[in-house]
Parts: sequence; C-alpha cells; structure tokens
Amino acid sequence: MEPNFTEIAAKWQKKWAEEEVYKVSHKSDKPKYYVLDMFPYPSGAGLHVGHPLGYIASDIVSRYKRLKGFNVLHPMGFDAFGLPAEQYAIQTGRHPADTTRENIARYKEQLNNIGFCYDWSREVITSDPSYHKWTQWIFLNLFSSWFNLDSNTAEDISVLEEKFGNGGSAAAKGACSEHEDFTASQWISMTEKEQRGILMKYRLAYQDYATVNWCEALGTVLANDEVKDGLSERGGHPVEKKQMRQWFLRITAYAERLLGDLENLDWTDSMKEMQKNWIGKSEGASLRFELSPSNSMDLTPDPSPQERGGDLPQGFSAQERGENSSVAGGSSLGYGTKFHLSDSRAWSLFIPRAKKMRSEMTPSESIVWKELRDKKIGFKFRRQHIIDQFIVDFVCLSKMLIVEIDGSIHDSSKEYDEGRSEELAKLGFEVIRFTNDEVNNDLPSVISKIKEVCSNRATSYLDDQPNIGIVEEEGEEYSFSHLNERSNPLPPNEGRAGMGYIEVFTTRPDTIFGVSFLTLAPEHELVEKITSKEQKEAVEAYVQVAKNRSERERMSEVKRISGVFTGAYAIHPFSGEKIPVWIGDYVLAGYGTGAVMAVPCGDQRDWDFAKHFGLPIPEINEGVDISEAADPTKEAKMINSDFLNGSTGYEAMGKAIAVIEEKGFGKGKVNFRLRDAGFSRQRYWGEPFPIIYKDEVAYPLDPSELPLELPIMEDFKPTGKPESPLSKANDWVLTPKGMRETDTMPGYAGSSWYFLRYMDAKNPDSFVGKEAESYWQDVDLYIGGTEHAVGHLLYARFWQKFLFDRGFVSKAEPFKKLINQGMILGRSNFVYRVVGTDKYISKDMLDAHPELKTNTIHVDVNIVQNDILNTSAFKTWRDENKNAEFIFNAEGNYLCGVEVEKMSKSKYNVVNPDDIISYFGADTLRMYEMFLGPLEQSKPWNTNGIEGVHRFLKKLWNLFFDDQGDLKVQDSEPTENELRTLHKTIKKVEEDVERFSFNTSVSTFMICVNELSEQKCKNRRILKDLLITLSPYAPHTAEELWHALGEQGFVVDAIFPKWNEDFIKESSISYPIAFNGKTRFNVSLAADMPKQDVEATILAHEDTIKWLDGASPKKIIVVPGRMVNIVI
RNA sequence: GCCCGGGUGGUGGAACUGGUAGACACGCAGGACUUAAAAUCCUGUGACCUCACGGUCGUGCGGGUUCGAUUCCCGCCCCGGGUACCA
Repeated sequence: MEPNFTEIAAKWQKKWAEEEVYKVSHKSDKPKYYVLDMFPYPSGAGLHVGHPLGYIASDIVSRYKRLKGFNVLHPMGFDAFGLPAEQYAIQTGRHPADTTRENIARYKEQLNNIGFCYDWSREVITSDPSYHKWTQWIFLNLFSSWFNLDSNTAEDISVLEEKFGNGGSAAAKGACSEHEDFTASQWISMTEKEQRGILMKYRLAYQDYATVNWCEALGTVLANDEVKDGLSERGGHPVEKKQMRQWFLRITAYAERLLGDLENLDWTDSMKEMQKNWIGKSEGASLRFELSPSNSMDLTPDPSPQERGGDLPQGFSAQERGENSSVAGGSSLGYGTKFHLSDSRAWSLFIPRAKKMRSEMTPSESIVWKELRDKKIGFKFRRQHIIDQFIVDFVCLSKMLIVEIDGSIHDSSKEYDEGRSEELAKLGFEVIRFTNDEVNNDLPSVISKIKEVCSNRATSYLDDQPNIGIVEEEGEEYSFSHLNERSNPLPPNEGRAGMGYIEVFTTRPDTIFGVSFLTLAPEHELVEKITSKEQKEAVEAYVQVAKNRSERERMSEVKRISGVFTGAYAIHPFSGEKIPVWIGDYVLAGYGTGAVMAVPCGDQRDWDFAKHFGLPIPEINEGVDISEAADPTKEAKMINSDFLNGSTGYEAMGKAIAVIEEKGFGKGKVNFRLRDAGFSRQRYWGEPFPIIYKDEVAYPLDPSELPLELPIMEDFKPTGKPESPLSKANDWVLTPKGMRETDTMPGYAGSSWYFLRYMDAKNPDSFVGKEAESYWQDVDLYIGGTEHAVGHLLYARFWQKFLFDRGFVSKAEPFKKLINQGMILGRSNFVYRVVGTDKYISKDMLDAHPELKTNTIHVDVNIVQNDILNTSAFKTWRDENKNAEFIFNAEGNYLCGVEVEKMSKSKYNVVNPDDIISYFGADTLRMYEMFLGPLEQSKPWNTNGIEGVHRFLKKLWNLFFDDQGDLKVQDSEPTENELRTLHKTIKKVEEDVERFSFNTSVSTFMICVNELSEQKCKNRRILKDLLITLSPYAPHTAEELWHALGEQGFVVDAIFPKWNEDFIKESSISYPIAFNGKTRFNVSLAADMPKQDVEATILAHEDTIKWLDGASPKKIIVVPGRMVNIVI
C-alpha cells in the first residue's frame, strides 16, 4: 500500500506546532548548541528550491544534536528592512509594511511545509518596532562610545570628555577623524556645540562628509557593492559621486582585532581570506618629502568656506553658507541671524509651511493681524514666524513677545501648548495666548493687552543688532537636504599633507634609494599649489580629464599610462637630490596619503610610468635584471643604497624604518584598506535614527524614548533629491526638542545582531537578557551563502566586538563555525521553433540538421521530464503554442535542450519547493536536496534524480508494512547481519553529520534499507534504531513510523543509538592481491589473521603461483585488513 | 594580474590519513508481471579488444616521488568564486 507522504507531513507538522515540540529554554542542565541560518529577506517571489538547501542542512544538524543530548537553539526570522521591499512596494503601489507582512507569511508557510524544527516563539523581524527598538539602542551605544587605542577597547564617551577636560586632546589616544589639537583649558572654554563637534570625531557612530554614490533614478545613495561599473545594480541607472553628510560606523577602529581574531575561527580558508583582503592590512612607513624651495609655490592659505561655497545654490544667505556658528548677542538661541531664529535646517524646512499658513490664516488670526501689522500699535510684529522648532502666530522680535491665538494653528492639545510655551520661555520669549472667542468678542482689549505687555517688556532682542533689516522671505525655495550636501567637495586628502612637504605611504621603505620621482593623485590638494607656471596648463587639463572620468570609464578603459609633470621637485630625505613630482591617475586619492614614492625598479606600475615618460630607473638590487620589468624582490643584496648596501630587502626594511624615524623623515606605519562603514540611507524603509538636531548638533534620544517608529506615510517615494523620504513627514520630523534625523539605517543594521536577539527574543527590557546570553553565548554553527563574506559577516563581528567591549555580551566572536552552502542554479530547458513555422524540432533532430534555422525558446521546466517535453502540456502552456507541431526523434519523443543558468522567473527554470512537496512529500525534498551533492558545492537543480530518493522512502515503508498495509514488525532477536547493517549505518551517518557530508549519509541510508530488505528484516529493535538515525533527514516519515511502532512521545526526544564495533567487524576480509600495483584477484581471509600468516597464505595460493609464472617476488607488502602487493 | 576553490562514466556524485577508482542514485538496455501502460521487481551498464576466458587503457595535460597516486611534489591547460592600479 502506498503511503501518503504529503498527508503524513501535514499531520505531524500540525502536531509538532500544537505541542510546541521545538520550543527551547535557556533554563537547562544540558549543554547548549546554537545552530543558525542566515535569515532570509522575504521578497515577493517566495522561496525557490535553492533557498532551503542550507536550512535543510542546519535542520539535520539541529535534530541530530538534540538526539545527541544537546539543548539546541535553532531559530528563524526575517530580514525585513531594505531597498528591495521599498522598491517592490512602490511598484505595486502598496505600503512596504503590508507587502513585507504578506511576504513573511508566505515564506513562513513555505518553510513550515518543509518541516523545520524552528522555535518560532523566538521569531525575529528586523522591521518590527519591538526589534528595531534595540537596533536603535545599540546605535545609541555606538554613538556614546569611543575607541581607546591605548586599551584597544570601546569605552563610554564620558571617559573621553573627562580626559579632554584634564589634558586636552593629547590626553587620549582614540580612533578618530582628523582635527586640530587643543589644550584642556581650550576644551573647557569651548561652547557645547564646539565640544560636541570634537566628540563627534571620536564617536563609534559619527557623522562626516563623504563621497557617496548618489543615484538620481532610485533617489537614494547606494553602497559600493550596490554599484557595478558606475551603474546601480538594480535597474542599471547611472550613479554619480556626491559629498553628503552621512552617518558612519567606525569599524576601522576594530581592523586589527577583526583581522587577528580570524585565526581562531573555524571558517573556510577562502572565507577568512576574503575578510583578510577586505581589511587589507599593509605595513610600511609614512615618509615626508620636503618640497624643493625653488618651486614656484603659492602658499596662500586655503580659501575660506565662504569663498569655497561660492557655487552654493542661489537663495542661501551668507549665514547659511557657513557662518552660522557666530553667536548673536542677547539671545540664548545663538543662531546669529537677524530674524532667523532657528537653525538653518528647521528654517528651510518650515519656510514653505509658514508661507502656506500666512496665506491661509484663520478668521481670528486675520482680525488680529490687521491690528498688529505695519507697526500699528508701535511695535513691529511678524506673523507665522519660525522660532526654533516652532511656527508662532505673531511675534515682536524686539520685545521677544509671542502672541498666539489658540486653536488657530491646528487642533493642538493644552499640554502641547503648555510645552510649547515652556520651550519658548527657555529661549527668553514670553508667550501670551488668546482664545478665538476672546478675539471675536472683544478685539480691542486683546490688542490693548498686547500693547501693554510690549511696553512693559524690557528685553530687546534686537537692541544689539544695528542692522535691523526688514526683509520678507519671498520666492525662496529652501531644501533641507542642501545643507547636508557639500557642493564643493574638499579634497579627500585634506589635512594629510602639510604645506612644505609631501607625505607618502610605502610598504617598501627599504627601497627608499630607488626613488626617482613622486606621483600624486590628480585630486591631491597640493597639485594646485606646487604646479609651476610652465606646467600649469598641462596639469589643469589633466586634472580636469581625470575628474570628469567616471568610475565606469576608468574601469572599462584599457589600462593606459597617463600622467603629467607638475614642474615641482621634492628633496630626497637621504640623498638631498631633487626628485620630480608628477601626477598620475594610477595613484588613488582615497588610499594612503594619495601620494606615492615611485620606485620603478621594484614596482611594476612605477616602472611602466618611468618607461613611458623616460624617467630614470635606478638600480638598487645586485644582479637583478630590470630591463624588461620591475622586480619586487626582497631577496637580493642592495646596492646604491647608502647605509642599506649589502643588506637584503628583508633586512633593510627594519633598518630603513629605524633610520627614517631617527632622522625624523617619517615613521613606521600600518595602513588598512578597510573603510568606515557608511550608515546613512536616504530611504523610507529602514530604522529611523534616534537622533534629534538642535542648532545643527546631533543629540541622542533617551533610551526610554525608543523605539522611534517610522511615521506612517502615504508617499514614501524618493524625493528625487538626495534627501530621505522621511523629510516629507513634517509632523514626525518636528518635535518640541528639535528636528529628527531623516535618514534611515542601512539593511545591515538589523542583521548585524539578530543572532543575539534569538537568545531572548521577547525580552522587553534588554536586547538580550544576561541570563539567556550567558547560557547561549555564541553560534556554534552558522550556515549561509558566501555572498555575505565581507558585508554582513564583517559587520556582525564588529558589532559583537563592540558589545563585548561594553560588557553586554560574553564572547568577542559571534560565529564559531561557518559553513557556506553552494548556490543552487537553475537548469533551463529549451525548445527549437523552426523559423516562420509552428513546428518545433527535437534537439537531437536539430543536431542532425544544423542547416535548419530555428529560434531557441526557454520552456517551463515543470512541463519537461528527463529533458523530454510533455507536448500536450506545452500546447496549453501558452496560448501561442496551441497550434504547435512537433518533429520527434527516433524514439518518438521531443528532446529539449539544456543549459545551466541562474534560477529566474524569466528563464522558466524556477522550481518551487511547494510543488515538489505536494507531489513527493517534504521528506523526499529534504533528502533529495542533500543527495544532490556536497553542501558547499554550487550545482544545478535537476529534478530528474528525485525518484530514487522517493523510492528509498517507499522501500523503508515496506520494511514496516506488508502489501495489505498491516504492520509486519516482530519482536525477535536481531540477526548478526541485521546488526551489522544497522551499526555500520549508525557509525557512518554519525561521522557524516559531524563532517557535514550529508549527501553520503543519504546513500548510506539507501544501502542500509537495500540490505535490510534483502535480509527480510522485520525486527523491531533494528527498525526502531534506524528510525532515530534517519529522523534528522526524514522527520515526518520517521515520526509516523515511530508511532506506528507504538513508541511514546516524539522521535526528536529519543536518544541517538550508539554503534558497537563488535557488530560491524567482518569475520573475513577479501584481500585484493596486486602484482606491481595491479590488482589481479581476491582472496578471502580471516579478519584477524596476522601479517606473517597472510603473507604465507598468499604466497602459497595457486593463483599467486600462476601470476608469478616462475619469477620470485622481490618484495611483499601486506597491509593488514587492506591489501597485498607483490613486487616482482 | 593576484588570492581561494575545482576538473573522476551519458548525468549528479563516492573513494575520509597514499591501499580493489566509479559506492549510491539518475538515465539507458534487456527481462519478469500486465491485454496494455504505469508502478514494482530482476539483470547488465567507464572505454577499447575478445564468441568467451581474459586482457589493455582510464580520475584535465606533461613529468616526478612511491611497492602502490584521483590523493603527495613540480610545470602547464581549462572552469567557478573573490578582488583589483591599495603603493
């Protein structure tokens, strides 16, 4: 009788869920084992057959470890914030919260169909406020932390503030952005704003201007890996570089630890290698080359910000262009403008609103305004004026008096009004309020009251301001984002080069005497200053070309050597010789100092450059031929190198650095390729930053104010400007305390710590409870794709280390062992339509008639079996096929073409796990995915072999039930053969799971069932142990048969059987007998026969005598239990 | 270019520390059962030579180490992944 595997699976999945079989707790005496999958991003397309591969493997390990007595944490959740969800939502015209919820429901259903043992009570959804609350909380901690380079750990920022107060900037060595030095007394006399400006340069979550990839079409900034060849990965839109104020995470502070700790991780070498390369540590020295005094240098200082800002958008006042730090007298506001009583962010945001309100005044407002306008009562009033974060109804600036008509702005509550008055009072304003009724019923007394208060107020805000200007802001379109954007980017090397010298970084300080020129990046800030009059034109032209060449052009262009002489010379620190300074675009502005000392004999790029421009190539290595190419050897003895002569490069390295440092020409230095991680996205669908700006200073929210939820917006489309969609949500952005940050966090924010949340997913008081964290600690096995090698896996390690430093977690590394599952590729099928007809020709017939012109068309793989097309299904598949005719092959079949491609809808090669499950059942899918090949290997999905696995499960079933469907299992003593089969299976499966070789254990099960079938095994004890062993792979079938045997409880709670060597031992072994390494025949001998006896027996064997053919053996090699080799 | 993987029948793959290459499965061929088909079961299935017994060759290519190499070493070719003027 045929079992219904689909029904069986559904039955037990329901039961498991009802009985919460997979729910686990940290309150356990058992040892823990944490198995983690990289949680999916729930896209609209649902799961295809490639997705569950890793999940099945981790599920097998989880179930196996549980049988082995571990308390196994195996959770699942969803990475739900990010651009794809936002894009999908925009496309479908729906809200990302809705589409995300639906996609998650669909994913969950699909995952549950496969029968995973997830503890769903620990489900984590990164977009859920109860989760992102803690993502924001971690951000706040990053914000309020700095990295102490002396202790090599993160510490609270207050520690740094104290150090500054005691000893100025010299008192603390912290990982920071560049800034001027200051003393303790300077620190103390700084304003809060200035202090916070300095602190920002130390925070682990900090703001800075940076070049970002701005994509006009997507209306967002993209990560480097979202940009391919100068185009966006999604949609292929052009991407341009822009300078924007962005949030960053100071991952570079951890570069050394991220690199060093890789060593002890059980990850594949390739994975570690990728991270190593990404971190890109290089050791060497930074060196100063003084500029030759003969250079015609213009040493005037940098243009001031105002001058630089000359091309800011029209409509910006001078104040907004960079002078807003000057403090206006008499006001605690400190905005320093005549009537701009808010910071420029608020101002620009409010202006359109205020204007709108001016044109739409309420009747009572209009009445009052008529009486107040044009100094009618002797004082200048302004209407709907912006003060700090508020738009007030009427204000007299000279008296700092505000008049508000309640209920006229919006339906504000009493508390709101009071809060507002309070905030304004702090700024020195008095607020008087009138109700609509007062205005309507007794206008004269309202006006006289205003007049009276005005006269009595002594405060005169504008007394100190001689240039009172009455200017109405009309026709000005302010955009808040422009303030975030730096229109005239500073050179990337700002501050790195001094006035009279060029600083270079080199990994080969030993080759210092081989320097024959310096090369600067075209963007290097000194270029302009050092260029001679004669070279000016050429240099400017070159710089212009280099600037205009986009990343894309640089990539696609065949490498060519280009550069130009600046006309300037530097002085070689040792020889004192004049060295020409060139610029060339092979030098990158963003790495090192943006300048290199060129050693053409040792560096191929320098060599090429020197050859191309006829620059000297001094020899510094004895006996090394550099006529054709550079030779980077460190082995040769050095010549022409002064004090380094006679040393090898290896020896010279240390010597050179020592002397360089001694003479003060530079110092030993380590450089990393790793950059700080950009943490700002101009998107809607991400975690909002818990940050409020006041006077352009970023202040963190109090943790008690978390979660800061996204405002519900109808229109979250990109603004088309480099500003976040959130900037459109005025009511959300404006708070009594200040204005919210409108950027959101990137996709990797939530995924950088989700593995911690699973430990204690529902904890409302902490991101993870101490008790739960100290029990689960870290991930024992992490399974996921290699695509996250340098993104997620690096960020997660960084966050873990930070949380470790701050004492929130107990391990410095999150993932002990990492396994990368290979990608499942699609296997596309093709049909061939003869051009101009409805005839489709079989692949093999086409091969025989290559002269036929055909169109190759993708055909749905679900109507193809073993590459044979189901022709009737093909006719109904698509309307245009209904008249299809076929040219069959000799067997009368239509054979399709095959190609391996990525799985995608458009190629009709997507196989849905649901379809497989409804036809074969979940266990067949699970076992087949494992049977396909080694987990780590990428391979095409091919449903062709699935029958074999399905057949196996039916054979297993038949061991338990006869043809009538009656249980035939008996309680008898197991035979020796049965025991041997069982125990060698247990042994092999155990070994296989431990080394993650799942494909081989599937074949082991097949061999086992084949043997037991042959042995006609009906033995209860044998079959029961087999079920336990099999249950990680085929949990539904195992559970059903487990209960059929009358066992209690669930099979997951059984104990994995122990194998016994005695049962496995064979009494006799078939020895292969080889002559000169070639096997000729086999002889069966007792397994425990000693070596000498084996030798004697074999030598006496008649076949041996025959093969020796009279010759005498030179040597006989006997490997007991293995083989015999006779050398003639 | 550099750094990692990998190359085994018609196909997916197995061979774990150097010890019978091709387990297991698909496919294919033949057979049994059936009116027939499906399902199921049995047999065969690396290539070549041979009626057969048996033999020769064979793990990308060329060398080497070894009694013995898919496995270790050297050189080369091809495929996949990562990364790229990183000084």
